[in-house]
Amino acid sequence: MSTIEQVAKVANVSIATVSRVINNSALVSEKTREKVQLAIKKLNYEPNYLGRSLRQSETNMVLAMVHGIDNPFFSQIMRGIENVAHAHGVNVLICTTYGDPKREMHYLEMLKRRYVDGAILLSCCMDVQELDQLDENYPIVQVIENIPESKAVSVCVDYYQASVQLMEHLIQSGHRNIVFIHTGLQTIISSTEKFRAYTDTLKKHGLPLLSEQIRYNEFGFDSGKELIGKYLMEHPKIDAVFAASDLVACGVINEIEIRGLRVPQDIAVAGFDNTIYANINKPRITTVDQNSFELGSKAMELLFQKIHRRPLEQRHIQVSHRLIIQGSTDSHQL
Amino acid sequence: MSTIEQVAKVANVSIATVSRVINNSALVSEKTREKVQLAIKKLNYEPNYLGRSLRQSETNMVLAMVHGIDNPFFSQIMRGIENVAHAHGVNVLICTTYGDPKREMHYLEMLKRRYVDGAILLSCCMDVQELDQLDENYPIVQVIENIPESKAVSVCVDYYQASVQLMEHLIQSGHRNIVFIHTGLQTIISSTEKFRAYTDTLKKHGLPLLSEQIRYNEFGFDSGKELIGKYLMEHPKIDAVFAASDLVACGVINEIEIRGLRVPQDIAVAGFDNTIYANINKPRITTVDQNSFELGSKAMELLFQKIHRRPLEQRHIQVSHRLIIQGSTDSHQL
DNA sequence: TGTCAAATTGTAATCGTTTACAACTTTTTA
DNA sequence: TAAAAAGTTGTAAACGATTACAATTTGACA
Repeated sequence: MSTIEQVAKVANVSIATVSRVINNSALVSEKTREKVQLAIKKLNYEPNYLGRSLRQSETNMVLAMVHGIDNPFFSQIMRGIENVAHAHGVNVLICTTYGDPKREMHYLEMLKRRYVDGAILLSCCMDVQELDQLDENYPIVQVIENIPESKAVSVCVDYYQASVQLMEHLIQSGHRNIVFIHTGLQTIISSTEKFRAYTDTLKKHGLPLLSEQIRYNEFGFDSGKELIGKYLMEHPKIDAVFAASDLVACGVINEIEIRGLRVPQDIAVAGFDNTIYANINKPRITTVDQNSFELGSKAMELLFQKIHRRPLEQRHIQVSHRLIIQGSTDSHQL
Repeated sequence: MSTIEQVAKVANVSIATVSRVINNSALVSEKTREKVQLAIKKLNYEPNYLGRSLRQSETNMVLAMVHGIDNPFFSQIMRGIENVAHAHGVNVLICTTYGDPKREMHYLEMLKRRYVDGAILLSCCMDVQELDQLDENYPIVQVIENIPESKAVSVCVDYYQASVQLMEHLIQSGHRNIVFIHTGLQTIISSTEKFRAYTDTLKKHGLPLLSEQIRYNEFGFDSGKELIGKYLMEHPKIDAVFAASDLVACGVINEIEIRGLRVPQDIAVAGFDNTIYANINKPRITTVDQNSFELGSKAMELLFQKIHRRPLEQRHIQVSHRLIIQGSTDSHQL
């Protein structure tokens, strides 16, 4: 573990000169440059970033905080983030919270304690005050979440409109008894907006509202199975399901078929996010594409603006979505 | 952005005292402690970790380098890593390489430049020399990869034995024309060991060897479809498939069924890793559980040993595996 | 050859912490 | 009450880099 000082000694120059060589400064003669580079090689020297970052008060790293990484939708967003970041020579560090506020705090300390230049929050359990306080003092951007009361910058699709489209598709396909299956925390904007669209569209068409707001559920394959099972007990006439994510939709379909019903002939099922789950299921699942790559890259662009204190034109950016109709709601596509 | 000096001024003490309060040092009186804490609150002070890490030459962060995060098997390993790390008050930063050597280099610089205390490599494209050079100078541990010629520490399951078990199961179920479908780079140990087990077991039973070594393929649903399609052209009598991952197995099954054949009655299909893909497929896929959580936690434990320069009893740790027989190879389980 | 500008190099302060050591209080003990 | 011990606090030197600014060297030109 050699330092700049040792390199300087070996090359018989000052540390300033070594620093200049490292940073490709123009004002160093070819002869000494070679001398220094030789010494660097000889000592296997690598500059210590802590010293550098401390001095320059910037780290060229950003944090991407996410609930869990095993969600293919999230990982697409990450790729968008990374793509833009790397183009600017910035490293992205992913950290996972699994919805645990303690972990969240822990990782946010990296931001507060100047270990990273900024953070992108993919899902977090802070309340508005905490979020705003953070936002006032540090560069952050939210993705897939937009708390209207907060001042924090965010990037989302229009969950309400997308869900209305999806519901209209189900209704136009002749379905009348539609349930909505939640995913994750009810506090998350995508969750509440989807549910609002569900109820509004049903009301508009004078159809029965079969699902209620749910405070919380695990969002996975098994919870999809469990919930549709419960609903089928209560309302045997169900003919369509709007599941808030593709994986949940998979679970729903699995349970429906186990009970001897057919998808989509007996019950149509739609998901959300256009992940691989929607496309490996038989039948393929009708879903909403969120343009996840763009969600990520736009978020990273915004974060750069904030880090460099450039003014933002808008607090909130909306990314386009796309309804993808497949076999799970349309028997012509089987 | 306040510093320790400003806090000291406000509290009317020296910076040493403030530092003591921050670090819960015993030797500071209750009175001054309160005074300092008041000042900290007032200024909204957060200690700068760069200064601290520089001084102490340790960061309490480790890197976990992985090909991509959208693989549920990888994300389970991550949870094992994180679990042990957090118990020691260490943060885990995940970084993704997508098999790109440039990205790999970039992130490894964080290790070389002292930005993290150590690294766990989940998949990397270095050659043995590079790896050994890295291993000599920095604390690293490999998971799911074990290059016999290298001195680097590693944690794996016995891919050869696991694959032999799987092959024996297929053969004992009466299958005779078995193909192997690769995943990912051929240089990866799990890939070569699986293939070695495939050929050895076939030879032992005097059965035909239908698959060849493949240099490279994308490892996903679509490549599974594509490859089985190709093999079915060449060998229409295929009655079993050993796919090197669950997702590939999903693709294989999908393609087989599209061609009007039944799984497992016409062709049995087995996967690997025991991920969610194996369990949402209809039928469920026979697979090998790798104890991924333990892979991760063992790796992190080893990394701690290396970081703290404690001697290791063994260079390589083997984690147990388990063959899980399900509907895709056993019609009794449908 | 001497002078001056340009090019190169070095000195030392700085970033924000921790911590050995010294210095100062307070308390205990004889 | 004085000396010793224990308990607090402060001073200043690190950690490893960057970068104004000063100092030196080089080369051009009269």
